[in-house]
Amino acid sequence: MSQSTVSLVLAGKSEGRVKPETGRAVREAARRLGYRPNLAARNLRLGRTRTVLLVVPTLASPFFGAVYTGAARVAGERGFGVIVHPWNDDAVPARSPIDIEAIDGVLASSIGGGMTGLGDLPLVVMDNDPAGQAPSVNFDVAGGMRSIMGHLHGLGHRRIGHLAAAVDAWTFRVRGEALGPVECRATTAIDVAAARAAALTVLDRPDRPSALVCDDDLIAAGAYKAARHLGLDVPGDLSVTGFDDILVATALEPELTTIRLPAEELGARAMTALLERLDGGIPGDVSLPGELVVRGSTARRG
Amino acid sequence: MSQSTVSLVLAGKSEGRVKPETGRAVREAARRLGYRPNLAARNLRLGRTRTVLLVVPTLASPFFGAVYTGAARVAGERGFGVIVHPWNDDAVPARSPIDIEAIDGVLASSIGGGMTGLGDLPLVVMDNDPAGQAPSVNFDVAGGMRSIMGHLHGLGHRRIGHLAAAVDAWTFRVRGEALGPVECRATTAIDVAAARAAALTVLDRPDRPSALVCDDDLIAAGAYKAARHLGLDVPGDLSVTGFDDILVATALEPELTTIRLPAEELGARAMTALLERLDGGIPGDVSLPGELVVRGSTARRG
DNA sequence: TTGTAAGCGTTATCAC
DNA sequence: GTGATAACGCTTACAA
Repeated sequence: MSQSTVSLVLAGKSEGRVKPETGRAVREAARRLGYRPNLAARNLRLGRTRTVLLVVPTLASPFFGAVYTGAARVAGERGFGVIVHPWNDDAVPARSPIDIEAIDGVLASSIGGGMTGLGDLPLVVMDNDPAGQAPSVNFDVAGGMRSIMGHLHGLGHRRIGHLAAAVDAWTFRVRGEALGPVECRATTAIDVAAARAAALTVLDRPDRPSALVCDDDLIAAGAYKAARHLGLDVPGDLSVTGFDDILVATALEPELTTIRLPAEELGARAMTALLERLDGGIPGDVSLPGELVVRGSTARRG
Repeated sequence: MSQSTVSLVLAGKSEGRVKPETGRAVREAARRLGYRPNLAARNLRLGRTRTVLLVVPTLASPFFGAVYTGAARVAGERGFGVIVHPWNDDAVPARSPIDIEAIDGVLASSIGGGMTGLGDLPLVVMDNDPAGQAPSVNFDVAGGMRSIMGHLHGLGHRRIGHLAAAVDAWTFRVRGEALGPVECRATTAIDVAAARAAALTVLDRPDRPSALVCDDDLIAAGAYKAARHLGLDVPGDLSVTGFDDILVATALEPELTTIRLPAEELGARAMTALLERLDGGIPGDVSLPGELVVRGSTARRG
């Protein structure tokens, strides 16, 4: 029995070309011998790897775990694998052996600048500027911010402060722009301690805002701390909102009013788009709405 | 000019075998043409991939991001790459094309049972039962728990409750055992809402404990909520401790007394051990101490 | 010091 | 319906 026959059978292309009985024999033997095709050889021959690279800014946020889950699910259904590559935006990553040629396409999430050094592989970006050259799958970040503003206005808030993330990425630029002009604004790293300090500069004065819009749930956690430090009750004296609805949103007390972003669906839709590209299609841009989740951190202006 | 000459030069094995001048020419040409060796072909020929698989239970916890960082750093220094594979312990993962044969070794973190289906690749386990057959790199979880108990005893606490994680993994079994007999105990998923419910069963009675030891920081967050619900002040009426020192520990109010586990070092040491194994060595087991971080959630019994 | 050739395991082509 | 053969790009032993 020759290699080609085996290859045909195991690739499921034996339809009408190999006697059913032979096919069965092959499969039986393969099972018995524990045969598994050699990936390196297959990749060498085909020039494709059925593997996609998922580039994320960090693995330190559970958010990207969800993005991965969605992407991996869709990829798995189509027989593709996903490998994750955290891209420390300052330091270009240590080049890994799973390198450019071992990859069929790239999914990049919330990656601001460069993205250089990846050649010109098929690329789909997530949570990124849709004006770029690559197809994009985005959250409707601006819509989310408008929901928050609508919610706060409905509660009677007029003096609104903004705690902006000091991160140079599309998603945060849009958050600031969608908010429009605000009473006061401070910028902070996405980090509880830094956010607390930034919040103090905004809150520790007589004309303090009655509501604080934060670019991220973690920043909101810092805002809580500043408020407590100043003896301000949330939401009695100060309403606070977050963005993302990550884990910490429900760990806080009171629980945080925020925008839930469907991270898993983001990954899934982006992978769908990338696979369409790999099939020669031209995927359209996608925008996924976020959902305002009202919890205990916002209340009518006191 | 022949392939072999090029191969020799680019592999850095040209020492005394290729004229320096030829070597220079090769490198120059490679640079100019943007030549990059084909990984699939190299792997096929060599039968090795210089790639290690990092298996983690989930990417939804930032803890494993840190483990990855440490592992990737050490691997990078030795020219190895790391690919991350989240292993949803119930559902065996969708098999990825980067499969067993495309991997030189496996690093498994906090993986309880099975670990089947990975063949008999060189394996090092992290945060796992050291009595297994594979070399292990662990936290001194028992020591950490004893630190917590010592701390609480020193504060005068005698009635101590335990909120245990309902996860079948070595690390959690050890936490329970190291604690010894306690006043009362409840079991919960690692999840704020579930932990809150579990904490209520322990706290909502006259003989409630004066301190609550939680298997995880997230569980502690749930305990906070239960305490607030019952009108108990933390730490005035109830001391609470966590374990891990993940992000949420400092987002809470008051900040959480917990055990800081050096996750990044865990990854680094485990990768070091695995590479030693790949070199034919026999790495010894490692145990990394955790550090008691006293914050505002524990106080002298009131 | 350089070139030649074999072979890694797979898939595609084409002859039988 | 099946089998022989070439080719993918690389490394390495050996010949020149």
